[in-house]
Amino acid sequence: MKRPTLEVVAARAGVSKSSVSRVVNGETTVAPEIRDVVMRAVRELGYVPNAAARNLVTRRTDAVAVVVSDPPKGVVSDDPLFSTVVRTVSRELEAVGRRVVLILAESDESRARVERYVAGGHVDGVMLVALHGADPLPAALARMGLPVASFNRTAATDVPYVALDNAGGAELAVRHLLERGRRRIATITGPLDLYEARERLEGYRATLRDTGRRSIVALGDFTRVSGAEGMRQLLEDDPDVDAVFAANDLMAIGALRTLHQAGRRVPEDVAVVGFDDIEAAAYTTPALTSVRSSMADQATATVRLLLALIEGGPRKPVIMPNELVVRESS
Amino acid sequence: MKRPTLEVVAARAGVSKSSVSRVVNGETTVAPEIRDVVMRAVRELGYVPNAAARNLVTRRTDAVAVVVSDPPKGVVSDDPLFSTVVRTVSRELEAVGRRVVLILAESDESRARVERYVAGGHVDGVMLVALHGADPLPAALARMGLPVASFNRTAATDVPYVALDNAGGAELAVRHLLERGRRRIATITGPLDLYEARERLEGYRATLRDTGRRSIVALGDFTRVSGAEGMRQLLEDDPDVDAVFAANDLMAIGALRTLHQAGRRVPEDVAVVGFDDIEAAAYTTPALTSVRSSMADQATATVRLLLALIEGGPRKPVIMPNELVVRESS
DNA sequence: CAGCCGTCAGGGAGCGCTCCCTCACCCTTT
DNA sequence: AAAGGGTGAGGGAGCGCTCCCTGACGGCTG
Repeated sequence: MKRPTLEVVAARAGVSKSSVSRVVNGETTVAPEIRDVVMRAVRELGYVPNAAARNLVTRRTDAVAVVVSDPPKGVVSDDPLFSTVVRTVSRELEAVGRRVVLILAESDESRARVERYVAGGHVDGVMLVALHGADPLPAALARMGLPVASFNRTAATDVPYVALDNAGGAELAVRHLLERGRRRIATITGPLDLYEARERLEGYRATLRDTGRRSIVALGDFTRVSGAEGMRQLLEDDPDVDAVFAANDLMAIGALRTLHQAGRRVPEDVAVVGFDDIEAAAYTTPALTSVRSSMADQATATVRLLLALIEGGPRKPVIMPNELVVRESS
Repeated sequence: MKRPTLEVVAARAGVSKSSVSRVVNGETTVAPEIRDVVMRAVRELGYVPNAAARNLVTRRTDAVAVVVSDPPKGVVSDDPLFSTVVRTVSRELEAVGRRVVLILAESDESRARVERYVAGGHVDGVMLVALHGADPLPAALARMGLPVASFNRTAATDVPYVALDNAGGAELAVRHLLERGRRRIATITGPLDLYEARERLEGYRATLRDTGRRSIVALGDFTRVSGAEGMRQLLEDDPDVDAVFAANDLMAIGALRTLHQAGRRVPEDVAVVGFDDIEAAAYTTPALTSVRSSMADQATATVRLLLALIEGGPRKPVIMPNELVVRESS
């Protein structure tokens, strides 16, 4: 299965390697008749340029690494975020003719591998999805001098990122619940080593504080299970709770389940609002009110940011707006 | 940010390029003292071999393409399958030191690109996830002479694949419902251009036929919406239906929602069994009984198959067993 | 002690491509 | 008509690496 080379194509077309190269790369300074004869030869031989040889000299790969840094049972790995982000990113990069090298960095060992890989010149840039604040990878990659864009805010302040207006979203949710006449509004938080989780909690707290109400907080970790557990605890701590703002939809779904089991009606007894507006939110019973953050838009924005960086654009963060999608649960 | 080359390392270590190459590639025919001095130089300079140059001469890339072929709103793109497969595959390949190039082939145009890409020698093999029977990609890739393994059975009979025992799984589900004393057992099918869907339907039919019962069939397409719709139709066609076997969990979830809205109790009035045992199955109300097919295991098996093919192994299919996970819905 | 063989370091060709440079040719301009 | 300029093709170096081949050296054998 020997593939033809530039040289073979050149010989067949009766022109020089240079000319074939020019045609293949779409340069305009080629006479039409040469173009045609080369194109014919290319087609006849089924010529496809060798990627390695090309990379070697041009120093660009047209590939981008998408690094998802997360422990095996972590937050990112959960379906909605992972697949939405990966799919959106892939689509977006495909559209500009770039390839996606997907790397799941689940251990320190694989994180080290990522660094080696990136250093090996396999990719033109890195898109990072590393939600944990303590993750050392963002800083490490930033040091390598290759363009890096993060899907979210990280501890490495020199890595350009895209971020949601988390506090704003939480405020949206809480104000909505207040307007619905709720008095005892609780929250189930995400893991507090994540900016997202902290900011959402802060938005919740600030909004309640502004209206002279007190916070009722249960700690979760963005998983369904922790949402169910958090709700159980809230009901125990404060049986009169009449609304819950869950810091993500997965936890809201867990909370719905607990409420159902506890015999509380939603939204009559307890209103529930989630965050993220994942697809499943529309299919719960009752359908879930949620802060729409559009991870897809955020992912798209991150890709655009990365592409801009690769082209030498400015290293500045992007903040995404969000809105409330009101459904049956509130 | 100029990275050091072999030559620089050699100069620093005071040895030849060949020796450095030998050390870097872990060959054993190197004197320990040379090994040490080279290693030191490598470390001091932060040397990482240039991938392109290496590929160019060795003709291997240590990368594998994972091609997910599916229309934008298709079945595969749905969360559970997509993320489970992608994540499992990535983990498995990472473990053997290979990279994943993820390609979503959502249009004919991008399918053509996949072929060019693969022909360009970017990867050592291709793992294919192309559920649609009519998909031309499997056959096209098979023709290229590169190792290809498919996550599922395809129309291209010369592509080695991994498959579930779909008919067996359906039989498991139906027999379970019969044992529970159900008399009018309906099914909601997947899109019938998929082997999976056809085989599950056939298993359902055969089992009912064997026990002298008749089939009650609604057509679905593996989406939640179609499950809800299919259930609606079944209730209309045959109000006495007392059990439903949905050909996947997503549709079962849709069916649960319809049943809830129609005021039927699950499982008292209507028992529901799904297929796939996705994570969400445990979180529905009531929790869903499902045929556990372990997409993760199937994905792992496919990777193993592909790796074996790359090493020159035999091109034969692998069939996975499955089991029934009984929960509250039946 | 001479000759042989095995071991291991170094030299260098060449993988397929791009891109700089040279040069041929033709069209203008004076 | 000669010189100048512009256009576009061809030649060839070199990207960083691997791997074949050569040759030096030391240890054996006869």
